[in-house]
Amino acid sequence: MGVRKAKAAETRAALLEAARRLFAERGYLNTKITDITKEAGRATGSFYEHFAGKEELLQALLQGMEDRAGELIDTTTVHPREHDLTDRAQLRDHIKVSWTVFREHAPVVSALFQAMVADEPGSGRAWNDLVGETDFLRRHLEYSAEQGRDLPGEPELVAAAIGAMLSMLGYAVNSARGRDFDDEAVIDTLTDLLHRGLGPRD
Amino acid sequence: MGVRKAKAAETRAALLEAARRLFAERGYLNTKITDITKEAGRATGSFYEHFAGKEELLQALLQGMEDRAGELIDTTTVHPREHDLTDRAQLRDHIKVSWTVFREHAPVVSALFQAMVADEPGSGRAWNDLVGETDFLRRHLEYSAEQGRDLPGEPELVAAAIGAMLSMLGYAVNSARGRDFDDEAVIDTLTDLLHRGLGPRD
DNA sequence: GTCTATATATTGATAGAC
DNA sequence: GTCTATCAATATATAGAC
Repeated sequence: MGVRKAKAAETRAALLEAARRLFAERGYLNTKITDITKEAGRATGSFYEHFAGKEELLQALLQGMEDRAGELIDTTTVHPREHDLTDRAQLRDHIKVSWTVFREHAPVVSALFQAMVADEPGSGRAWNDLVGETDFLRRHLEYSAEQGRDLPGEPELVAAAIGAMLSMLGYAVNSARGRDFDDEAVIDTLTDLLHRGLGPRD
Repeated sequence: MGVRKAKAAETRAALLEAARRLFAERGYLNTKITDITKEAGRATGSFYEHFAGKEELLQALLQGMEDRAGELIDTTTVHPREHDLTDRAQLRDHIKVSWTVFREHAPVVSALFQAMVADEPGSGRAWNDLVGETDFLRRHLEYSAEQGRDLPGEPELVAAAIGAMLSMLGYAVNSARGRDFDDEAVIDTLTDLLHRGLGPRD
């Protein structure tokens, strides 16, 4: 890689890092492009040499997050559908992974959440995103149903409900500064709440 | 009431109604004050004779909704805490009320949701709002705990988790136009999911 | 109280020199 | 590629006539 390309990569990285900081501080929606360039110590015009807009930068941040998350959030690749979410240990693993991603990548996840909600309600983005993010849960639940488990409802709806709980609660908890949460306790609570809910009826 | 005051009330009502329509169509965040006045057939300047800003208008819409909801969402008044949410019928009643409010007052509820998320994450508004809206659930859960029920976790956290599921799923479902949901089926699914979750361990 | 007209402030985005 | 300078488009809010 030449010197010029290295410098360009440096600027790009500086913009990404500055954006991440600002998203955490004042949120995605309240962060302006000029704020990002100022925070990164670059000129306004330089921004557009790397990103078409704020949305594209967010996608780049997401990409970087997924790269690092690696094996953790394996939702799209070869994640086997033969997981039984009515099994407490397997359910807890899934919740722990989701919760950990929320907590360790709070700036990016929160920004995605804000971007999703900011869209016009009529666009259906909220529902589509929710269904998309919980697709792997749905497949697990369908597998469980095939194994004879009695689920509380349609797999897609149940998966969306679980995803809604996790994402909204994660966003709220990430926003609650000054208050410290015991992550393991939260994971246990959510696991218990959902495990029994997914289990057999009385 | 004099003629002048009547005309003023008429303008105020027109602004509120126009805002509700636009919030439903393009969302709270994407609706500008000039959009509202144009939709209401009034001049821009008239807006500020009735509301200090968009946020205040939203609060007025919320007030009107609470007035009409009347006995339904009785969270602040004399709602008795002696409800046992581990009882399926009582749990279902609560979920049904929440869900019905979401569906019947979608423009206002969705707008509140957007306003909450749009705030700076560091403000803690998301967590505070969630805790505030689920305060009555928390009190019910504390009552159930006193009755010897074994809850999956701290009442405040469990209540927040339930509220998160309901509000996020409600927002997503309201955004999913073109897809029709069977509200009773959704209520049943959520009831089952949470009822068993709140019940005794295996 | 409502209107028209406008001031003020932001923001996204681009042009052109270096 | 990065910078400075600036345009164009909004959006909030106010002033003053009616």
